[in-house]
Amino acid sequence: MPAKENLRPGGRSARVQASVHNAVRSLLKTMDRADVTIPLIAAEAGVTPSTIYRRWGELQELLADVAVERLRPDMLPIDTGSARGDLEVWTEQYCEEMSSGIGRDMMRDVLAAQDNANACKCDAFTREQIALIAERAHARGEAFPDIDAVMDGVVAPIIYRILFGDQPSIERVRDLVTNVLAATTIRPPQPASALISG
Amino acid sequence: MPAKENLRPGGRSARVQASVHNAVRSLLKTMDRADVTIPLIAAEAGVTPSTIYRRWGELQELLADVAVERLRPDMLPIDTGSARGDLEVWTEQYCEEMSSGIGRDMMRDVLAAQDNANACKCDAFTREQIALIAERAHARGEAFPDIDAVMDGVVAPIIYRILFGDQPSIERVRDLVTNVLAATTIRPPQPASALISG
DNA sequence: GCGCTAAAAGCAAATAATTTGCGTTAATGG
DNA sequence: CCATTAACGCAAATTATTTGCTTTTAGCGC
Repeated sequence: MPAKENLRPGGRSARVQASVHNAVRSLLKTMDRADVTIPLIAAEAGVTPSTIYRRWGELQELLADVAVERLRPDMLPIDTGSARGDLEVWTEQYCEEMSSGIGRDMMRDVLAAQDNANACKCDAFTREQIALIAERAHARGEAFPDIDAVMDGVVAPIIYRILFGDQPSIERVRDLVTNVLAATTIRPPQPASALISG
Repeated sequence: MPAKENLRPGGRSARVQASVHNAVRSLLKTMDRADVTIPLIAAEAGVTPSTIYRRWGELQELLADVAVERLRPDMLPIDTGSARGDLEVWTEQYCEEMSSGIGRDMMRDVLAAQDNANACKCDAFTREQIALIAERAHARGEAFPDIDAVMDGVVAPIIYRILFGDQPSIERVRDLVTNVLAATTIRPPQPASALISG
């Protein structure tokens, strides 16, 4: 039961949540996550441990809660002037963030929690970003694949590799983008050679 | 430190490991995983808790250890007579297993552990199965995609959806197979034996 | 086989984390 | 402003984890 956003979000309750979240972020900066305990977080946050236990249940739910906030995109995808450029730049940045130590840890925290609501949120964040790129592409009159096609063709392979093996190379990431754009049904005003290469 | 396959695999040590693994499997059958604790497992296995603590460190490593064994494929992919049939049948079965409650839990256990060696093993298992299908296809003179193409085009999207959202529909899974086969060019055989050890 | 060495297990005491009952504070709604 | 009750704090009880030391036994050279 991640007591996130229902039931009494006012004053004190919100302050406690913010304080606990800050304590977690602060502790994760200076120490190994294996050494972070609920009593420690409670002391850092200035609350009693039982508050955390009752509200989050276990450490993993709290970590997942904090991680999902950090995974929320804080900026719009960069506008490079073309759909291909937008998607390439966004994808490379996404891959870098997710495959970094911090990104990996946060993903692990989100997936390790009992409750998969946080994982769904992460998926929604990613889809939103891609939808923005798609909207811009359409506004320019460019073709752009379905969001699902991008999720399956670009995001899923990247995440799979990060979780189950090693970080994908930048070349591999570019290939994924190239392939998903090449499979787009409506032909964009781009040279055909750019779509087939790779 | 998952003390799996090094250092003194003989008699008693092996017996203890087997006993503990059995205890975990047995307990997971009858109770919620949130209620499974190390002292409980120790009692069921007839060992002292400190043995488990020293050997696996924490519950998650032990659960990951057990889960990866259960995720090891126990049969060859079904031979349907064609590459498409083989891949379709295998994929549907894989998707069903992984998206079941048990499959999800095991995947979560594997990914939640500090040590990602178990996750790599799961990846290797999957690649091995696909390599077998590929070998058969080539023996028949059929074209078959790269293992990596199948991982990116079929396995990754399925796993991503299971982890971050909902179970993919059977139609979606068939589409993934169709698309990866449509992109296939003829290529040399890839021996499965070269891809995995243990 | 026989003993030597050290890794792994057992035991129990010490420490730390988690749960729980109950009183107190303060957010929400009328 | 008052009533209601969710959420918090506190402390005692329970349970899990760590740790020092002893015992067992696998692995190995003879």
